[in-house]
Amino acid sequence: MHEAAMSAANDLREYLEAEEKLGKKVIAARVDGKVKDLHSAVPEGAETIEPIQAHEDAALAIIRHSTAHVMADAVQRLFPGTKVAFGPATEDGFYYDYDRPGGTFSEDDLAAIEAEMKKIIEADVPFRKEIVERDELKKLLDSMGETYKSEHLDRLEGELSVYRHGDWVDLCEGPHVPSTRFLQAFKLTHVAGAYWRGDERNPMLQRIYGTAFANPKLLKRHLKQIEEAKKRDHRKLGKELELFTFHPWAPASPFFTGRGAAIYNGLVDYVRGLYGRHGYEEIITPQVFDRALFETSGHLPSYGENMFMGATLDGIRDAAEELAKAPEDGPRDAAGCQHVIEEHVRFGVKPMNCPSHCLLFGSQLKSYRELPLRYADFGRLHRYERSGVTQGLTRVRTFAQDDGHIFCTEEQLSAEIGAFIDLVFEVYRDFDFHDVRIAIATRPEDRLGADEVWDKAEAALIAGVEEKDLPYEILEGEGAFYGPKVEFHLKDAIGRPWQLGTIQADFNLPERFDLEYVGADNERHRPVMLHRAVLGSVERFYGVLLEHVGGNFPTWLAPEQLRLVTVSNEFDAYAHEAAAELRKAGVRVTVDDSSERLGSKIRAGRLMRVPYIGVVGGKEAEARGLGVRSRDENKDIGLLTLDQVRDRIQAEALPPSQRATTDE
RNA sequence: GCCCAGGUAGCUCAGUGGUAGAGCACCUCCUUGGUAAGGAGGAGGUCGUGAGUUCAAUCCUCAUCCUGGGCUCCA
Repeated sequence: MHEAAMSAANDLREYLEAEEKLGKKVIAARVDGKVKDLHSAVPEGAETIEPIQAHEDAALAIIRHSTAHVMADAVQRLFPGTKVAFGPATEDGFYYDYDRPGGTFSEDDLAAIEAEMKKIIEADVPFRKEIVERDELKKLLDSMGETYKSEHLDRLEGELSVYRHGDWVDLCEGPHVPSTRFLQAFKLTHVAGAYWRGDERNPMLQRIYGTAFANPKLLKRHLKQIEEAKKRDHRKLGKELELFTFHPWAPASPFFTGRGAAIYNGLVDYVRGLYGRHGYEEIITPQVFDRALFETSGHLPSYGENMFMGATLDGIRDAAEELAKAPEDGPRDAAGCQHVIEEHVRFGVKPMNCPSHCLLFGSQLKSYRELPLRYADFGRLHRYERSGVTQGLTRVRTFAQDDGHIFCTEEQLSAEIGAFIDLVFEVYRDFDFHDVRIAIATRPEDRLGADEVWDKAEAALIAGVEEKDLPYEILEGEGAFYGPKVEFHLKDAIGRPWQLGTIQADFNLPERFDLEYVGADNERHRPVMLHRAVLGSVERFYGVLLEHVGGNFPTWLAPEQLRLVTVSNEFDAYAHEAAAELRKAGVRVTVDDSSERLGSKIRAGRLMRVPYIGVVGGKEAEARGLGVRSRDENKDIGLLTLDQVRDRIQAEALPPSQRATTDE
């Protein structure tokens, strides 16, 4: 259409200028859907060329990546000899990894780096792309001593390019903003260690994180959002609302208070309620097993690093006696000693319920008429998580899952997967979670079983999800060691995604435990096993939910649904009488009869996020009612009789999906 | 486990090489007040733990435990 203009223009900038589309805030161009630098040539035969404005979503990654380049430049100016590794834009900012000779960065260094970056930005240096020959580039990177970049180059194929701004040069695909002046709003946020190429066998680099936006206003808004999110961090709320606490003698293992446990049990009771309707039977299985169980299941070889193993004092004494005896073939080395000790560490604390469910399944001969057999178990699990990975309630060493294992035939598999997905979405709706992402995690490197078995299991899961017409992504190699997973992810207050629900197809454990059922043909057959959890870990779900609702648990989960506050102690007697009556009707009610002023008591109740506060004074005592304040409506809803209060709270005392939908 | 930063009263946080402070919470008393903080007084800490340097360590050094931010791993 604009062929004349295209051929006349030396680059996209000139073209856009001729078309009068080059505003001051245009940072790049989109050519037939591809993002290009403004200084790149107009491609032959291009059909559409549109400007990208700084405030557009597509611009954000460009701005951030360009800011990362400027940061790396600043770091190398301030800390000569520092090498650079990777520096991409991320979902909410950017980072660049460095190898600083003989040193690390601390957060105190950030201010100086930011100042240096501002100088570069003020100098308004243009970014330029250059296509380079491989050999030449290799020579360049080696001469600069950029060993990481040079190593990375060896893995790249196709056309190679570098970007320069001023004297600074980096192996990079781009695109970038036209010049540093476009980087008007950035902030370096924190430093962290990160392994080269994300592999813990590699050296640890220093990563500096930052974020950048099109303008200072957007940056400020982002920083404010982070502040707001911190206020609803479940660790902070858990302390403020007196829900749970920790002690160094049980690291990463929460203690739930009465209030906290009420919510916890509310979650478990909720799931129990579902089980009745979805054909599960709840079972109870042991906590500690002979290690033979975990050898059979494959946990010890594949998951042993994460297990708590135990011994009795007798066992330890036996081990000591054996070690004290000199073996005939010379003294033992460390590995030999370890072997002796391990032989006497007979017990494993279960990290998962599946092995014990296999034992229970196998304890009686099963008929095909009993399948699908759905076991549910809220058993406590313990996993030794490496220090440094634990976090609040979302990553702990002791937890319960709303765990279940479905034993079924291969033919029943897809129907079971489908029914489970429906169940997950029903549950998440009840908790008002709507942003659910589905991922399918495929076979990991360390796994049990033959590839054909994994083919079958993965195909079953993918078919189950596709049947529901749900979008999903594949996570290669992220499956459990015994089977692939469908994962259901929700985000916490600061946008970090967490895996909660999961369903996993497993053809391996039934084999290892030699599980069988008698089919209609009177022959023995191997069942398939599905591992599944809706909330996932109750602890993790609790944490994510706590942040999601900002501490304002719905009435059906609130540990204290109604708090009565007296206007003066004159009305204490009536308040206790009213509370007793409501309590009989199942309302969780408390009385604040302290001699504080009314305003102070209301404030205390609000801070504890009690859904309803009932004011008790002369009017209320006389009318045998309460002056009710609603947390969620954030107002005084007036004088209600005790019956009305009871009806209102009872109506909210069930999860949404279980409330009566019709009025009589 | 690895890199960085922390750990002072129940909570949130000041602070200093000469053995510690605030606000809230708690306890007692006064106050009985109608919708987000009434007043006064009191109690409470071997400054995470253990070593070291020093005449003297909460403060400096080292180790260790725990917590937080990341990496790796994971529900």
